[in-house]
Amino acid sequence: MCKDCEKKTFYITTPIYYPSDKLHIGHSYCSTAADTMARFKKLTGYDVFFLTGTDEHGQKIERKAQAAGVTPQEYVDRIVAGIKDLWKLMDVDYDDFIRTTDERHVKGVQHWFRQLYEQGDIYKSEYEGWYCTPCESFWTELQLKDGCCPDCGRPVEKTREESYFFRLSKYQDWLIQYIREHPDFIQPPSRTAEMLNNFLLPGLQDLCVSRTSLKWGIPVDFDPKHTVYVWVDALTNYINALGAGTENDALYRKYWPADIHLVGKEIVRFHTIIWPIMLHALGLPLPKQVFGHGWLVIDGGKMSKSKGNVVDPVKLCERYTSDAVRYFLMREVPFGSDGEFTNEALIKRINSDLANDLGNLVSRSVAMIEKYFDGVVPAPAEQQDLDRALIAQLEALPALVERHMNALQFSVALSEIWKVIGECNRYIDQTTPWILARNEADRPRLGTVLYNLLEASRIVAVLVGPFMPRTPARIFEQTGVTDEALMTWDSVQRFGAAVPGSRVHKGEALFPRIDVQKELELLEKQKQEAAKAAQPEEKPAKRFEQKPEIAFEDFEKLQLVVARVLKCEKVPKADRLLKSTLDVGGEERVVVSGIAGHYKPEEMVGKQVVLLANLAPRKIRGVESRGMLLCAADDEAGVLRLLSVDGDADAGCEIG
RNA sequence: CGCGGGGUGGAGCAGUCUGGCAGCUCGUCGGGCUCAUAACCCGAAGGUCGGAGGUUCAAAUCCUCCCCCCGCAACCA
Repeated sequence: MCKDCEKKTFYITTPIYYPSDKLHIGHSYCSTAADTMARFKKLTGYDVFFLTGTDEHGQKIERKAQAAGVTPQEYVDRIVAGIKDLWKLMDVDYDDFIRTTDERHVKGVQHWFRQLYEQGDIYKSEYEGWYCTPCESFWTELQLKDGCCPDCGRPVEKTREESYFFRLSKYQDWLIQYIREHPDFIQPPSRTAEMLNNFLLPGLQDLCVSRTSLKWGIPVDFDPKHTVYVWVDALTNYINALGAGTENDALYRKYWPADIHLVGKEIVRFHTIIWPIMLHALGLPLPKQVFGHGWLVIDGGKMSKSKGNVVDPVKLCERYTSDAVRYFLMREVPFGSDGEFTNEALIKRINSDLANDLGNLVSRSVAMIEKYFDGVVPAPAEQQDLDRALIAQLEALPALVERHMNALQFSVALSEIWKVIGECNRYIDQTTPWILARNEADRPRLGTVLYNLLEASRIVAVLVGPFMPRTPARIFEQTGVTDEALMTWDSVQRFGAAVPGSRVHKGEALFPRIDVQKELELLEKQKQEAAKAAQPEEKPAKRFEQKPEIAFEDFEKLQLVVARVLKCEKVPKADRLLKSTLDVGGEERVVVSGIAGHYKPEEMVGKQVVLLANLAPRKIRGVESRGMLLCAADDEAGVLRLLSVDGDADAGCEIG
């Protein structure tokens, strides 16, 4: 509760997005939801604070910047500018935008880190391990293979990497109990079980919260060779933006704890395990709810740049208006589940819901007032049963919408509104105003019907505002509503506030119909062009990273031989593994490879392949693998192809 | 038996907790209307609710087993 204004407060956040690339429609989805919720709460009288931002540190950004030939800061500055443009375009009207490179955030992270360290919840430990100089990698005792590097098989040196650790383990029991006592904390409820069963109940390990190898990040202020590692950096944005822990913490005192952290399902884990424990350790209250929404999937799979199926929200908004895109995002998919994004579904929604149902309702209502009453809103006469039924539905609607909104059921709230819109269209058919217009005696009745329709449009306009911020003004313009008091939440609780005597103005169609066939063809063409255009830009950045030079003797250590696959089967309980029996020229060998996603066992049989024969044997999923099949692999592009020999070469033939 | 989610007319989904004539949107077909953005309204066709078994007067819904899809985890030498 805000003491100064007597309003209840509402604090909602989006995740801070990772600005390694332009954002896609999935990010728009989350931000639209947060913005819609924020607007709804404002409309219903809350004092709202809506935070979004960007998570700008880490190796990936460091690398991207390097590839682009700019500093990391320059790199993220450019992307962030694009993100802010996108939110402007989509009417995502945040109250604050925090960047993890902001001074206030850096100070905050250092402050919390130090506090946790001073009270003993973060401790310095020597992460003892083994270092493989050529691979520049650390390995634990367990990871080593015969005392050598599991990556390259070479000997390793014992070293210590100093790290800071956060005592997650200490708070695990407390958190389990907290989650059990607060069933609403993690939403939707199915996620609660997931977190408990997969992570909490098996037991938490202390979390490594610093790195010495990472440069692009926030230094630990009392030990600057350490950089604060991702989640301590990222998660605290939610309180740093409010000035928590500083002298200027009025916002923190006013808005914390957050009402909702809206997050994608992939990061629910960090927000419901690490974050609550950090807050609890710091003695701060926990957010009231973490809501994990689903993903927009395309062709049944995740969107990814390399698949070339990334949907650009800028293009869609420019073409269909941001209101239409926002409506689609909130209407099409039940919030919390995954949902399919297709151009066809988008266009169909725009046509049937926005153009045919809502747009046309306003259009025909206004047209009749122009035609039969010279554009002047008539006063209603006596309401009949038919009218009263419609009025009752309209008056029940706001509470219904509010109920679903409070459960973040955006799609359900919208479908309730659209039920009533459908009812209005039906009402027109039932009352047949064009017939009433023929008879002077029916004029009062005609006026009543048209007044009711106009008032219905007003109510719908108000309710639809949080979802489609630009649409209400356009409806008010056409229906002649000018008084701001008629645009409020209060004003739609009771039917009948619209003022007779106002002038309507038939304008352009609110949502013009789209020719589905033509549009789909056009979008398909655009998509292909975009995919083509993305190729050359993508290539140079994806060039392999040059490893340190090796001597010829190093190469000679590798024994590569031609082999033929005799038998092949799946390794049980391992999705990606195939176990192949090879003929290596008079010798049979079993090799396990992670290629099941790309080759079927039966198509492997008879294949001529290239085997790294003198690789140290290793047990994988209980099967000993003696060697490695060579493949060309690009994880990002989803490419994995076995190497073979050009022409005939007997099994066992050496390569070199 | 690692953890979840899902399988319902052509497409996408609701209904499952709390058993009771199987519902919505889109599409298809037929009709109506002419105020409207060829829109709107009415009607019809179309489903053995993934499979098998069980409980019950009654099962999409409860119980048991099985199959398939999708995430996460594991795994990728």
